[in-house]
Amino acid sequence: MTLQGKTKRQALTEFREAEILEAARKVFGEHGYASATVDLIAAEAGIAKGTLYLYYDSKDAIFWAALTSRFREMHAEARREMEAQASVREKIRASLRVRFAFLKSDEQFLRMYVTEFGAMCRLQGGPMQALYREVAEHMAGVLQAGVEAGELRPLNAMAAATALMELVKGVFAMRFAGMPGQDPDFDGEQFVFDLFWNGVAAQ
Amino acid sequence: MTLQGKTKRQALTEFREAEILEAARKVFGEHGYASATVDLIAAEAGIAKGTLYLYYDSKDAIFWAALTSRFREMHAEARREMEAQASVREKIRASLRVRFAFLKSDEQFLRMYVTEFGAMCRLQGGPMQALYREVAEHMAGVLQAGVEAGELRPLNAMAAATALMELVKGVFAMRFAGMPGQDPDFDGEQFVFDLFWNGVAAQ
DNA sequence: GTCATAAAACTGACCAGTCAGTCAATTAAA
DNA sequence: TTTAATTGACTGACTGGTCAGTTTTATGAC
Repeated sequence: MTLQGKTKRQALTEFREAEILEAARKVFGEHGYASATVDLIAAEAGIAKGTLYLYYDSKDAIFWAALTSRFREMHAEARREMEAQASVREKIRASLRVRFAFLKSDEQFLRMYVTEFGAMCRLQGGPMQALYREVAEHMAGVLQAGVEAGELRPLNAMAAATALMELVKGVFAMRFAGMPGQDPDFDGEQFVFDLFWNGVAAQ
Repeated sequence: MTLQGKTKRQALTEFREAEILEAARKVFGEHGYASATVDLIAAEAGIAKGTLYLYYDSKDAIFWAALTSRFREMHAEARREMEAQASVREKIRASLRVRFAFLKSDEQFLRMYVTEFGAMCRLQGGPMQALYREVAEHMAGVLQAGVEAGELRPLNAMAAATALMELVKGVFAMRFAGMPGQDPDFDGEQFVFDLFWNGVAAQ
């Protein structure tokens, strides 16, 4: 083994965690937390169950890692795109653009997010809580700045930020729930933007 | 036994179902579907597990009955109040008034609704699906009429109806999630109304 | 009123399946 | 040869659902 290069073993285990999380998202996404089994996740990842427990302590730990890692990625990208915009209006648009693209591109993550979010609310102080709060607070900061700049009407920024996130989730939930009004040409992103922007814009 | 009066037995069993459902809402509300056990529900209702299975076929059946019965009551009341209003604006206000009052008055039902809704989305065609759809379609009809009367701007009525329901749920979810911005004087009902009304009103 | 009988309601110990998590044995790398 | 990684059979706790047996109520003959 060299200092710089990777040994064969290291090369093998390098991406184990990521592989496990991808398998976990597939299984959790397809079956839901309750029906997903650790055996299934291990099989999907192509490793033995015991190996899985070398990397994560519990089913719970796998679940949270799988969910938060992608959620964090989505938020980081949204934040980057928002910062590239000047007006609050364009920041909101950028945020929606990134989030819709992200959720559309990863069906399994989307399913986890939409179907397990409610249950998460039970776990005060759970691993997802701090992250969700951080994301909401960032968006609230943006909205608050918009209020102070006169671009938005006076409002409870934190509530509005949460409302925006709920609207995004709601549009996708409608699909799973098999709701009508989901014409192929229905543009959820545009719909949420129109509703929210009209709801918060000044005048 | 008389034709009119109830025998002692009938009087006893008359409210069994309702008692079971109330116990079920308490247990499901406190623990969530997965952690709730049928034994717990039976104990809460003060009957043996076997008795419970005389009234409902499965844990699932108890859950759906407990959730949909209250949901139906809430909707019926909202619908009645809406019909007493002339303008779409006041119909929306009435709907929110009833729904907020209802959810605030029944903590256990609220918890079930907020925390288990996502999981419901998995069950295409489940018992709650048709009900939720019916409620959404009623609200969509009201909104569509508003569009045609020029009171609302042109929009996808079904999407807007769902969005409104998601907003209500979202405001309550914020509490469970321990989100900030929940000052004691934060008026969720007013907030949702302002956001939504501004979002859909004409001009 | 009361006693025998039938019917309905109820009970809770039990069963059978499930599954998260463990660990002694095995394999591969250093 | 040593060390690290991996395996998968196994365990033990849990719980949805059952059912043989018990209790309660209703009925009706006397």
